[in-house]
Amino acid sequence: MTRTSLTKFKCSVAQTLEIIGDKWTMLIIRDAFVGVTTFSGFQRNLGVARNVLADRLAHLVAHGILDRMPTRPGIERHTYNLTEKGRALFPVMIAMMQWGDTWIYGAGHEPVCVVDKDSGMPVRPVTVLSEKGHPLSPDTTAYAPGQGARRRGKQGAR
Amino acid sequence: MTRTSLTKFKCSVAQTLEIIGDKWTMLIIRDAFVGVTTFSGFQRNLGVARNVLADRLAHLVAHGILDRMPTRPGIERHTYNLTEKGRALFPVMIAMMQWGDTWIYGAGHEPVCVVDKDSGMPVRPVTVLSEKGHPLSPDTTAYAPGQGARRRGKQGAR
DNA sequence: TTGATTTGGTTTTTTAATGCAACTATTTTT
DNA sequence: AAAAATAGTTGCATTAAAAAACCAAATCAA
Repeated sequence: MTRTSLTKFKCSVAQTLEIIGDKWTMLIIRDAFVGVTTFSGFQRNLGVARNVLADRLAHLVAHGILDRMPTRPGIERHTYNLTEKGRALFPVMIAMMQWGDTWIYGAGHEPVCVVDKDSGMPVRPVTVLSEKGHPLSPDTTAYAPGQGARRRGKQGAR
Repeated sequence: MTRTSLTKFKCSVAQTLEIIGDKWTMLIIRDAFVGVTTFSGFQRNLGVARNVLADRLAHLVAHGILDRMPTRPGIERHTYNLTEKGRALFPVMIAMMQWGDTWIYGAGHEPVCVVDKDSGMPVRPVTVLSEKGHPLSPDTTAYAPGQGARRRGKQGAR
């Protein structure tokens, strides 16, 4: 009775959730974005059980989202850093943050503000845009078979 | 030894994950976006255990993401629909889908393509944009205290 | 209109995952 | 040299998830 795997679904949302669809996993990624790099850093910040943290870090490393390197060569102390694949989760994290800002805390009560380093101005709300750049909603979009719809089974990236 | 709540974190990502940070929860939302509205519809699509499905649907209704209505008045059969709060998760879902498209399936192997109904063209990749409209990355953004950083505890939306 | 099937769940049992605390072995600080 | 911090691992108690059985209301089929 293993917890059911989502890899059977031919769906990118399901595949993504199979990797990051766990509370701690996504919070570790959030912390990594903010600059946390060590086991104890994550542990202090999140208060997560150490065995669970060790498990999730190994999971993220195995999936190529975090990179684990010796802090200095030949030493038993490690530094965790986001890979390119991990940094590509930036829009996902910001979209989640903005949803929480709006629907949980409410306007004017956001705990953290993401700003453009250059201008210091807050970033725009993340939206789904048409090719021409118009904002789209669930009502103005549709789902078509993708280019991989014919093939069965999933293909690997990289 | 209850599963630890994330509500203690003063962070919109954590608050969001507390609500949707569960594999089945987010997959239910995905199905809802695609047009599934019934208990058995979700069950057939996801193959999730019925007790878990019942639990997650109640959870989503309790948090105002799904609306549960009698299919016809006075009858014991229900229809689930996304609320405005639920539809606001659209960018989160699309960002997740696109990440899976790129990093799991790989370009050219996307199982599903989200298109603009009007033009039939695929939507743009979801990105974080500056106020002026320039794409931003983790390197070109910073985290500042938000307007709610002073107050302690969280504020409710609506 | 009777019987079968579907819907929308709840209950029960089993198994896997979580949380907690204690422990270890390096590494760093004092 | 001793103390503290780091980066985990191990073992145990509890809880939540999976699977299957069950049930009442609603619908369909004969």
